[in-house]
Amino acid sequence: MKLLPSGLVNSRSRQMTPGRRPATDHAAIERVAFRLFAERGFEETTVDAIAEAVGIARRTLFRYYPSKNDIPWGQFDAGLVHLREFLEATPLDVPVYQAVHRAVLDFNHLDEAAIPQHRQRMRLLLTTPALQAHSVLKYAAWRRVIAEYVAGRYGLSANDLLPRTAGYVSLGMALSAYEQWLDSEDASLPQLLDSALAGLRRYL
Amino acid sequence: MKLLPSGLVNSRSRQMTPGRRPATDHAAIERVAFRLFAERGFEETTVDAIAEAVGIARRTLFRYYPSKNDIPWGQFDAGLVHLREFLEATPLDVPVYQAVHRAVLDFNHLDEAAIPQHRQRMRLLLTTPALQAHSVLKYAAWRRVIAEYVAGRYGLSANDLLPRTAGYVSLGMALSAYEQWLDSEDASLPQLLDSALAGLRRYL
DNA sequence: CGCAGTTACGGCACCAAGTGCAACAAATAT
DNA sequence: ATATTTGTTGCACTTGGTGCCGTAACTGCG
Repeated sequence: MKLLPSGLVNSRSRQMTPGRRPATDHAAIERVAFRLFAERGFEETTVDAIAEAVGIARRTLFRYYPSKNDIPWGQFDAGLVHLREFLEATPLDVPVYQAVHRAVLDFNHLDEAAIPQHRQRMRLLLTTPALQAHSVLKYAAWRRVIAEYVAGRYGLSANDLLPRTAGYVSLGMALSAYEQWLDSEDASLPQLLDSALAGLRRYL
Repeated sequence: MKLLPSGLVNSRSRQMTPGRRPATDHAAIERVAFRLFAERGFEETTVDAIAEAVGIARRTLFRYYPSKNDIPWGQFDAGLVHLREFLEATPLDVPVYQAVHRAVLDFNHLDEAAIPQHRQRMRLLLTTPALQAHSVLKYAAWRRVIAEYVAGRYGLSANDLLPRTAGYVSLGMALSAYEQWLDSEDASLPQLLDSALAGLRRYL
């Protein structure tokens, strides 16, 4: 069962690079994997099944993704670069916590069309125990970006207490907003992020 | 966290209970496991090695702990019961965020003598990737206790945005305080927890 | 004492994730 | 053609974890 939807993966269009062409790409693997996860669930889908459905060897799949848990995360790591850039482009007269909040909003901005798929991905990530566990390692890098920005604004080290706390707290607000977003259809993600921040400021 | 309760594990003292005596107990396993973790590191210590050192079968070890990752967590789950009780015993005229803060302080209170061992345990938990990942699942229950209390005080559901956020934020403050505590010898945990809260209030 | 009932141990087979290695396939460059 | 480069694949092996079932050890009773 071979699904090779991506049109030019194996195209013979001129390539200056020598060596064998890749047999697939991350996008194709993700598509197939998400279909299987939706059908049978994450834990019930073995790596062998994914590899077979993609049409590559199991060993090859582990070249594209370091672990099964990494498959659903997509372009998360690439988004961190953007997050950092956004923060650094923020004017210095914006209060630190607001600068961070705006960056979080930007990081989680979605085009209308992308919402259903993002919902599916986030539902998978936030409700599958193995993926929840794996998320810590992903989020650590995210928190680090926040901590470094806060540290820079206050002239501190990213390892100091306040920057670290800011990283954790920003992440906490984002995650509780996401949980809420998955629970109820009606609210929008930006609204929920705003509410989380406003609620927290009142709470403290 | 009690580390040496046994001594009469296999004692012939009168037992009303029928059936074979357990061959060991959690405390003994923990002692051996921590020794091996300290010697070789967590990932490098196989379950077989732990079982052999304890003197039980691998299969038996998995009866005492559902996974290798659960071994270093000790009495964490039992502590949650106490956390809940502490919160419920807090007078209602204490502001919610302060009530939570006091409970967090209490939860992390340590006797002077227990500090070095707790440090070792926390260092293991917070610096080993596999254990960091596993921690999410443990912390979810902790956050839930906080969220339920906050929800109760505000007449909300524990699934509402503010209680969830409070759970995440409390956890975040505790974790950044712990990271700081492990980094620097001089500060005390309660001081760091206070500083985290004070810093956050100024930040927001 | 012998036997039933109960509780825990332990061996075995098996599954899934992940890794190291070496052979092999496909592409380009000379 | 052939060397070089890059990617794929099969295989053996390690580790954590589970289901099943027989056996060991203990209590209580006739």
